[in-house]
Amino acid sequence: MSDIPFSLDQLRILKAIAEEGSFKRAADSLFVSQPAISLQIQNLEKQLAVPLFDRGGRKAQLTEAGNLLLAYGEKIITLCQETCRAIEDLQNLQGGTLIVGASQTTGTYLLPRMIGLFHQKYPYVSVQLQVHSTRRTSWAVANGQVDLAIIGGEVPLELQEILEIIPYTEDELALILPPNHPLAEQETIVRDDLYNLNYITLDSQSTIRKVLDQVLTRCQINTSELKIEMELNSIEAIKNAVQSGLGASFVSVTAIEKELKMGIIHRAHIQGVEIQRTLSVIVNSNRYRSKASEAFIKEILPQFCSENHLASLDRLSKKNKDSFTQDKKIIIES
Amino acid sequence: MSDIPFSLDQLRILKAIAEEGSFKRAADSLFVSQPAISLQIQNLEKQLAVPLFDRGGRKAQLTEAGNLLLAYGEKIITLCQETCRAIEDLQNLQGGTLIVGASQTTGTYLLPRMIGLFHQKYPYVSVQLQVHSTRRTSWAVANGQVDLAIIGGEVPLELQEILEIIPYTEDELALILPPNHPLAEQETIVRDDLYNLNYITLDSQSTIRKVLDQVLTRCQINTSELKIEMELNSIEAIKNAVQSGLGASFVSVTAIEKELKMGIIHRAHIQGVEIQRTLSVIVNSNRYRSKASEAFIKEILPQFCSENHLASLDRLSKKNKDSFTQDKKIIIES
DNA sequence: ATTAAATATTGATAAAATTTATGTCAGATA
DNA sequence: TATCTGACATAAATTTTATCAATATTTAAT
Repeated sequence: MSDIPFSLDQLRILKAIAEEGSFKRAADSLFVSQPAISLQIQNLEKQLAVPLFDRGGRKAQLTEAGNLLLAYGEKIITLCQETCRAIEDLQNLQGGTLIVGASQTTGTYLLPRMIGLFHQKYPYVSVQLQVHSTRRTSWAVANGQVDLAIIGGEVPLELQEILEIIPYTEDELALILPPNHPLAEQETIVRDDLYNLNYITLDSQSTIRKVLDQVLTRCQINTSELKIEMELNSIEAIKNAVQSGLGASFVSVTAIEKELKMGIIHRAHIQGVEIQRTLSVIVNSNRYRSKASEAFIKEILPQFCSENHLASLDRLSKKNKDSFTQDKKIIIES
Repeated sequence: MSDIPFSLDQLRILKAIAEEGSFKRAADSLFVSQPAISLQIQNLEKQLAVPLFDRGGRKAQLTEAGNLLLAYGEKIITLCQETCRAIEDLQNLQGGTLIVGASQTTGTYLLPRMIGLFHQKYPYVSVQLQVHSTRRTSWAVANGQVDLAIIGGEVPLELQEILEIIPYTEDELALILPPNHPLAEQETIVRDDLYNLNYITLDSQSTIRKVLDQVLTRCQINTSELKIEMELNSIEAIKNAVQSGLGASFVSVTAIEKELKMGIIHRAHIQGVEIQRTLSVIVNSNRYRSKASEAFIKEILPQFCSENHLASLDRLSKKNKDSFTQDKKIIIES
């Protein structure tokens, strides 16, 4: 009966091709030869009796059926990985993997500290950190590719039902200036000073930009009048640019601790303006929660959580659904 | 990286054992020998480094890990079966997407009717209509972003080799006037009358403008002497403007059926001048043609095709690359 | 026309799964 | 206790499948 006309390997190959964009690179990423890929895909196409790629000689593009299979294949692979981890966890916490997602700022300055602590406690659990946009991170959590994430922006509307979103702590954004900037002399600066600065920022799609827009607008600052001199895609790069006197920027205070101490960047205080955003932890409560992620939530997260949010974090750590482990006892006997 | 330590076959074996209650009967139900089952389970246990059965000689009982894997395995198998069904459905036109491209006029007045018919016949296929310039539409077909398109202008030179361009039907452009315009009284008007009108047109890059220029020039009308009063970017807007007495315009007769019937727009006939353009179907024969687009070409297009072009349309529908149906050579030999 | 990049093809080889035949073991039978 | 039996394990041979190296084909770019 119900023969399945494809193998997991074939699905993984398909996924690799989609990710790498070519048979050859997929072959490299899977550490096999290119013909192996070609042949597996050909077998797959034969078995399904559907072409999966449009071969235009130089590049191969997924057909509609190919895309469909890819989408399902990714789901299947994710489920298989979840299976592996469930079994690993069953053994103990002497192995397994924890995958944490984060956005630029939290991923660079907050999570490394957390992961360090976790690693000290559970040295046999391998931890992965994936830094992506809020949007992509949210989807990764929803799909189960990531166990939990800490983000600073809004979760896409379509995921707000699915994900557990727990306010976690406040992140303060600071205006930073080169230390030799005239305004750096003053104790505080005033709103109008903001219009005379040149800014270096992340790209306009970034969460920090969106949050900044919102908060500044609320403080009666017209963000469209701020002169943006340069857009860079890394916070470290921005800091270097500011330090070199190229302009001002807004960054999380957690990102500039070192630089402030060394006096190579100046933090300006704006009279009557305080820019805060709330960082949130997101998890997918409908999925199996691994022992490792349970431990992270219970033992690491509280150490960095602001007090007013500790209660909701605690509630989360109690909400682990024991998915579907014991709903079937099968005993083989005569 | 993420190697999956089990195969779908192994999961199916595990499931069969659970269902049948013994290795031997599982073997029978899967039409393989009993050792095959034993070995596969042993491999599985080796790869997962977990015993799945408690062997007590006569009977084998699932361990906790075995139960866990079984529960996940069943989920995975179900998802795989769903995948098969989705792909089968796509073949049988019980799903999938058809993307049709068109220019303003055809997209507004011709294609909606076609798509309506198609949708009646294949309600589970979702149809998308993309209205763009001839140029952009042509590229979309070349890239495979659009399955097929109907256009009124010239395909860019660099794509003429790649695309199949099939003359499809003639579209007549009519001069339209406000019904209370003095010229609307006359049975026909003469060429020189054209120079005394104010025109409302699409922008000068539009296909209709280019075609119009060509055809009118061929009729010895100096298009640069025609007074263009206004450029609008929608045909509906143009009709409304003409109707309100703002000027004259040239539009496809298919665009003004309703208005003529209601008498709110007047169509003027110019003595000795008939403005026609040829609409063409374009497809990319080098790409896999989805079942849905095949059906559209075979069953919908002919209904709106002018007779003199039916033959070439028919030729097109036979030119589908039967990709890999024919390579199932079965050779019988010793 | 030539080159370069990407995929397909081929024939040899290695790896894996399956089979047949046989071995082992626990418990039922006598 | 000895023996039989049903259920799984093991071994060697066989078949099937996957992989590789080498090479051909195709096509886009120069």
